[in-house]
Order: sequence, then C-alpha cells, then structure tokens
Amino acid sequence: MATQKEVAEYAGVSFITVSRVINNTGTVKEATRQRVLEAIRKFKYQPNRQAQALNSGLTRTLGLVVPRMYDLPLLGNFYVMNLLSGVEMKGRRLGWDILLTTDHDLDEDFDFLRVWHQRKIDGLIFIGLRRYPQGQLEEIESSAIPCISVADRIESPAVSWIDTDSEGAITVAIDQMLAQGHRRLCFVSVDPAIDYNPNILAREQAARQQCEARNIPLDVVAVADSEVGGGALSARAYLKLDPRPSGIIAGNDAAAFDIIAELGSHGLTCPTDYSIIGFDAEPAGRYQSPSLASFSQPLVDMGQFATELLVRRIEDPRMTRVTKVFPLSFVAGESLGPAPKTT
Amino acid sequence: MATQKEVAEYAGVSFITVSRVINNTGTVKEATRQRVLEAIRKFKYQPNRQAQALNSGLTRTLGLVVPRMYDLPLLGNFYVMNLLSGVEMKGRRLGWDILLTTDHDLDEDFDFLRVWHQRKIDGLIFIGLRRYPQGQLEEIESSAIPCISVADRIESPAVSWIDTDSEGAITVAIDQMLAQGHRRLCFVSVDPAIDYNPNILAREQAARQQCEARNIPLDVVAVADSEVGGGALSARAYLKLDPRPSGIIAGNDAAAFDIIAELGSHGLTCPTDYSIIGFDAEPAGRYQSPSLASFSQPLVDMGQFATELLVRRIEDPRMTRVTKVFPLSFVAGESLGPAPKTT
DNA sequence: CTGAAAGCGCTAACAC
DNA sequence: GTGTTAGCGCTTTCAG
Repeated sequence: MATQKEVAEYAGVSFITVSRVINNTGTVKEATRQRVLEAIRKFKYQPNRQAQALNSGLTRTLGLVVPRMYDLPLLGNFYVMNLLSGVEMKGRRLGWDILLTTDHDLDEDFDFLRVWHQRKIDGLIFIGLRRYPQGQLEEIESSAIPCISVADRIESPAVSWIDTDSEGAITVAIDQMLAQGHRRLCFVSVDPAIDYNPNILAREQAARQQCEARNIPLDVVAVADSEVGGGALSARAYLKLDPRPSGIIAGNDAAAFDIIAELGSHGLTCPTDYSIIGFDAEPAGRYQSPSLASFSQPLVDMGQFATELLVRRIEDPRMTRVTKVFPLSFVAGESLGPAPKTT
Repeated sequence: MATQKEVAEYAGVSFITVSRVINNTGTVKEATRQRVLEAIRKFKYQPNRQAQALNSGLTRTLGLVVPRMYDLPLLGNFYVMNLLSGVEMKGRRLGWDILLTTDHDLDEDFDFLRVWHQRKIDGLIFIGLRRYPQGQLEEIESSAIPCISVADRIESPAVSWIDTDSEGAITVAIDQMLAQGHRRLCFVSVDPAIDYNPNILAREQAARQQCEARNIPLDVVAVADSEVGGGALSARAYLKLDPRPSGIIAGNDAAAFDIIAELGSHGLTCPTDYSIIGFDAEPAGRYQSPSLASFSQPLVDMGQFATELLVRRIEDPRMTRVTKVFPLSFVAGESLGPAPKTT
C-alpha cells in the first residue's frame, strides 16, 4: 500500500506533484508527469480514500437502509433486491460505493443515521421511510443529510422520493377483473401494526378509493405480511367472507403464493373457483401452475434513478427536490380467469 | 456534525480529554468525565470514522464481493442474498459495516480489490473465488489482505474458506432416488464457460464420482445457468437422452423450476413421468405443485460464521486459516415419486 | 512549473 | 489528571 510520499521519492519530486498528477490540478511539465505516472504504475499506487475524505469531506459512499423484519434484514425480498441491484450498478458506474445498513430496533435511538454521523457515507437511500417513528422522521427532514425516499411519498421539501404508480396499476387490475365478470373483489393487505409496507398500503388505499368510486363491493383482508407466511392467515380470513368475492387482488406476489397454496388445501382451485392478481411479477410466478397474473415494476431502473439523483444532490447541495412516479405493467397469467357462474 | 474540539471547548477541557472519555483510555477525573459526557450528549457528538481510520489503519468495514452475470449483480440470487443477510447481521452486532462490491469485467485489472487498495475496507468476503482469472487469484493469495472464500475450497494457506457438504447431500439424493426405484439418473449442471458456479460444479463432481462408484448410469447435462433461463435448454437436452433417465438431480432449484416448466410443455409431468430433486430449498419450491424436493443450506449461519471469522482474522493477523463444511438437510417434496413402470 | 506550510479530526507518546 | 506535540495521507493555499 504505497503512499504519495514513496511514489514522489521514486519519481524524484515532492509528494505534492504526485497529488497534482492524480487529480489533474495545477500544471505539471509533461516530462515530470510521465515520470510520476511511471512511479504510480510501479507501486500500483491508489490514493487513500480515508485521507481524501478527511479533507474533502466526501466519502464517495452511499448508504442503503434495508428494512428488517423480526431481526432478519429483508434482503431476500424481491423488491429490495432488485432495487439494490440498480443502486449498486449505478453507484459503480459513477464511482460511488454502497454501504449496507439496516435499521435497529425502532424504539432505539435512530441507529440507522449512525453511518451518517460517523461520516462513513455522504447520503442515504431509504425504503419505506415512514416505518420509522415520527421523531426520527423529523430528524431526517430537518437535518442536512442528502437522502432519497423510495416507495414513501414524503411531504417535506427536503426529501426527494420515487415511487410506483399504484393507482394506475389498481385501475388496470380492477378493469381486468371486471372484464372477466368478477363483480365482488377482495384486496389482501398487510396489517401496518405488524409490518409497515408502503407499497401494499398504497395499493390498498387505491383499491378502496376506486372501488368506492366505481361502486364495486370490496372486502379488505389484512393479517400479516406474506414474508412470514401471513398469507395463509389472510386466506383463512378470505374463506370466512360472505358473500365470498371471486376476484382477489393480493398486495404482492408472495401473499398471492401463500393464498393459492392455502386455498388449495381447502379445496378451492384457481382460476376455477376464484381469480387472483399479484404485484411484483416475481419469476416464481412464471413457474407456478397456474401462472400468476401480476404487475412488473422497473425496480432496477428505479434503483439507478435514485442513485443518480442522490449523487447529484450530494454534489450540488442547492438542488431542489425531485419526485418521480414509475409506471407498472400488467403481466398476464393463468390465475386470472372468468368468474364462476354461481355468483 | 460536531468535532472533539467543539465538545472540548464547551466542557472546558482540551480535545484530548474528550478522546480519552470516548475511548476509555488514560485516566480522567470523574467530575471532568461527567462534564464531557454532558457536552457529548448536547452536541450529539460521534467520532469521525474517517479520521480514526487514518491513524488506526482500521476502517471497521468489510467488503462483500457479489458475483455478476451479464452485468447484473447476482443480488436476486437466493444463495447470495441469504448469505448476505447473515453477513449483515453479524457485522452489525460486531460493529462492522458492510460495503457491497461487484467484480468488474474479469479481463480488466482486478477491479474488485480497488476498495482494498483505496483503504475503504479491512477485509473481503468472496463467493466463488475461482471464477476469477489465475493471475488475480495469485494476487489475492500472495497479498496480505484478510479474506474468506465462500463455496470455493482454496488451497492456499492464506485463505480461509467455508463451504457446504455437496458430497453428503448427493449421497442422500442418490439414495432417495434409488429408494423410489429410479435406476438411471441425470444431473443438470452448468457450463463453466458460460457461468462459473462452484456449488453446482461440486455437486456435479460428487454425482459423477458416486454414481461411478455405485455403478449407477448417470447422464450429465450442462447448458447454461438457470439464472438466465438456461434450464429450459437443459430440459431439451434431457429430452434427447436415450435411454431417458427417470431421476433428475438439478444443480439448484432455479434450474429445477425451469426444467419442470419446460418438460411440462413437452407433455412430461412430474412425478408421474420423472422425479426431480433440487438444491437450495427456495420458498418458491413450497408453493409449486408438485412441491420441489430439495436441500436446505444454513446460509444465514454461514454468512454469520464467515463474518465473525474475518473480523477475528483482521484483529489478529497471525491467525491461521480456518476451513469449515456445513451440512445440508433434505427437504421432502412431491416432485420425488416412484419410478415409472416402463424402465 | 514546483515546493513549503497548514490543516482536515483523531490518537499515541511524552510532558507537566 | 490533563495538556502539548507529532503524525496518519492527502489537498489547498501561497511562495518561489
């Protein structure tokens, strides 16, 4: 691990000249420059980022706060992972590294800002920011930390956000159900007291509003997030509904998988007895029989967009906030079929 | 972002005293200590890790090198993600942060050691280390960088590794197949020229050796990794086999999903016409019909183990290398049934 | 065109 | 017990 000093000695210059060559600052005679480059190559010199950070104030590192559930980081989650892929790709291209953080227990003292306070990162990407207690939100909004909120539309002018178009997707989902003759719908949501999932909650709200506006009977079942198998519980709640809706819109694919499995073990088959549409378009939905109708989201693009935005914001502190809504696209599947005759 | 100096001024001491209080070094009078703690609380002071790193040489950050395929980081991969979860959990508990890196194009100049050369991390975790060209491997083995290899059993005494017990699992898989009457087997592997997957290759090798030792006919089909839908190609290669084996062992679940789907579209149903066992025990395998027989691996534990090992190695450079093999456990599924009569 | 000096925030070694 | 000095590796003035 060579330093500028060693390189400089070998090249017969002072270390400051090495700094100039590396950063392309000031002026260096071509002959000198070549000698320095030669020495850099010889020692495989790379600048020490810690030292650079110490006086530039920039770590060139972004933090991604990954939500957790029951102590396990939600890294296996399809949404989180694809977003992360995009973040990593764009970060690498722009020369920024990605530091992974998870939130600590929510009642503890705002632990996920630690990396910021310790100056290990220059900006943060949050997924589902509103899962955090009000006090912590206020600290973020009032602090100068550059950050992007994914999936939660934060009001504060200090926080840029990106999100998916839940309303538009729900419109399509309802239209699809109506076109197949389904006249009574059920939305499978998540209990925010158990787990806060901004995407599912936004979809639920859109479903409620649109069904009311269009005068379509809607039942909402909300038990627990499917990440932990709560979908099976939701299925049982669905079975108790009377009359029983023939069209199910699940908050995400994971919930849909659970429900199909659980209803199957109760003798209900899809799409004969009911139809179901999920969200996320996970690959697993393609392998299933019946394949799962769903909505795909440009998650990798979203991760890239968020990263680019955050880097720009860091480099230009006066940048005003940006908000962006990404469209979803419907993915057909065998799980969506005509409503059963006996409605 | 307060500094020691500001805290010190408020407390009426010199900044070095603040340093002492924080690090519990030297001796500080209780009254002074209280005043300093008070000031720290008031300013919400946290030490600047960049500055600390600059003179301790320790960044307290670990790097995880995530393999890529066709430019996309393999973050959606079940194996990688669960490992990463474990790494993150243990890192957080030990007070270490996790920096995500991916390998650059392999022919380029060893880009994934950049974070080490730039002193952004103190150690690295590799998955499938042998995917990298020989020259780069040698650089790792000969350099002083603390690192752990996951899934590749590196010979060098400088590199600790952890892996799963492919041999043991393959023994169980073959036994299961034999018990169901299957007399001819097929292993679905991956072409290392297309993608290097150490787990699948180890399983393939074990299958070859054991089938030969036990005198069981084995065909090996290797087309492309299932991550990119190559499983469908493997299925077509399987269909051309004559005689056609009734028992398929797939290199991983993703390949198995592909194969079941593809064979299904050719009129072959599982487990009537053939049986199949996968590896990884992905949740999606539970939702499928038929459910997929597979092997589960203690991936989160492995990630935790690797992290703890790496941190110990960093803190004690003289530590000798550790190797550990984790057992797999068989997960029953409907995809494994009696061999068809007409063998 | 190049070098010397100062300082980023912190800690280790040595005074008082 | 507490403060002073020096230095980690680098960049940004300011001289020459």
